[in-house]
Amino acid sequence: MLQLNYIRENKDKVVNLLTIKNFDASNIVNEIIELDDLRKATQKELDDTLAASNKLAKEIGSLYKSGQRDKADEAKTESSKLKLAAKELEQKFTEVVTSLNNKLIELPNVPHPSVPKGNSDADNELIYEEGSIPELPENAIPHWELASKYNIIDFELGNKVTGAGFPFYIGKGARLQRALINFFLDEALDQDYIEYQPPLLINADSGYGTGQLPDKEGQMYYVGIDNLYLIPTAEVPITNIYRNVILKESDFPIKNVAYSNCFRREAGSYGKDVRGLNRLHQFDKVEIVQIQHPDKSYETLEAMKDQIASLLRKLELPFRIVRLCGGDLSFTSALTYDFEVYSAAQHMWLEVSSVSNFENFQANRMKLRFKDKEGKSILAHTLNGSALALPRIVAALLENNQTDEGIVIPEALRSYTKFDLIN
RNA sequence: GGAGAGUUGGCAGAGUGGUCGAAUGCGGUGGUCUUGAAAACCAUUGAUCCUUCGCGGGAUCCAAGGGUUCGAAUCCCUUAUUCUCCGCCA
Repeated sequence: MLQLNYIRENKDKVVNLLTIKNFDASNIVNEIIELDDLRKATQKELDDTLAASNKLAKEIGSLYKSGQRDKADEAKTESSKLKLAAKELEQKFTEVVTSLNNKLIELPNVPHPSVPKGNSDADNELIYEEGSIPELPENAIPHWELASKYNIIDFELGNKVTGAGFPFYIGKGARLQRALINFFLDEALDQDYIEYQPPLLINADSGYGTGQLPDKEGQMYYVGIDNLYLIPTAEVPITNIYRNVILKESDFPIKNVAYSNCFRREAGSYGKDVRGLNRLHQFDKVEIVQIQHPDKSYETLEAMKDQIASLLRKLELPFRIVRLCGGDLSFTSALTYDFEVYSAAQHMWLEVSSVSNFENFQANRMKLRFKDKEGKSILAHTLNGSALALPRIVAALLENNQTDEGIVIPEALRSYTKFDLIN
């Protein structure tokens, strides 16, 4: 959520930048400012009424003490009137604040000026590419066939026990998962991240804090009986640690890493893009989250980008980095880099990581602040990225490394897998 | 799941209807002293919003929400949560 004062002071800038996200904010921004004016006026009136009422209540106290009952009773009648007026004003105030908030929530984060215009992933800007696309033999097969050939991932079994998108990992498949998770975590620990194991279910306040609620409600699994949501990413619990927190400037940077299962309903997905590991309802991911001083968040974003690139390099996967265009950028993000690895048997790029700077958009919702040198409360910046999501990494590893002898495990992983070939 | 007791400022902890945004201690910050540090002493130390050019003034917040009252941290209701005991259990 954008800050009210920021909107008031940068009205035209907000409207202009949001056109990059294909969002016409001209009306809503005016409505917001009008509602805020009304809010201020109503609050003034309410505060004055309450002040008068408080003053009277104090007088009644001393009137009783000095035994002036008649005067006290008179004042009581007066006070009752004020109370009624205050109640009406309060109701009006609540209504105004509620509609103001509802409007504010509709407004997406303002994109960074470097974000290109565009409507879809076709308009994303390629900024980096590394590694050569492997030439596979004629008989190369996609990962879902490799998975059953070597009996390492069983999608059918998942269908039976749960449903589509919930595979079983078996034998070396399961061990590969565990190896990747540990590899990713260790790499983050080398970069001075603190490791967390978060809850996998979160309450509505947390969903709201990072922006999954209210607009992406349908993408989360919901446990109605306890009013909890399954996390779509560890970003949600890890960032919400800092909900309603006031940090010290010396706390920066906060660097957290967490492995978790992620649960996504992916309502509306279908077709070849969801084959095999390409899109799952439950998957594994190691997530990095940083809380940073506003002056340093873009520097941090670049560092996180480099960190993720180094993971893919160590896994010897060909990858590219794109800067998301306005149309592809999420509601809450100001700037996002997507990482894609080349899946040689599917002949396509698979998105394996997203690293984003949310600036103070999440922090404003969460009231995540820090005290600057003058003691003023300022919103912090939040960033996160996948480092990395497993399924598509596994898909690319299986496909790109297939040989007649079996699937070759990259060097960097062998101390974790304790095997160098799946056969 | 059942019974009981709690939830107060960064922390500990007082406060059971009016002068309480809240004693006291610790911690934090600034200062005195000191070559420096410690100790001691002094001062200061919550958040949000409205208003004012500024000084300042006002409102709200004692887990959350609602109620009683002229007036609520204090009384009542609901919810969340913590602890103790019982039950169940990896």
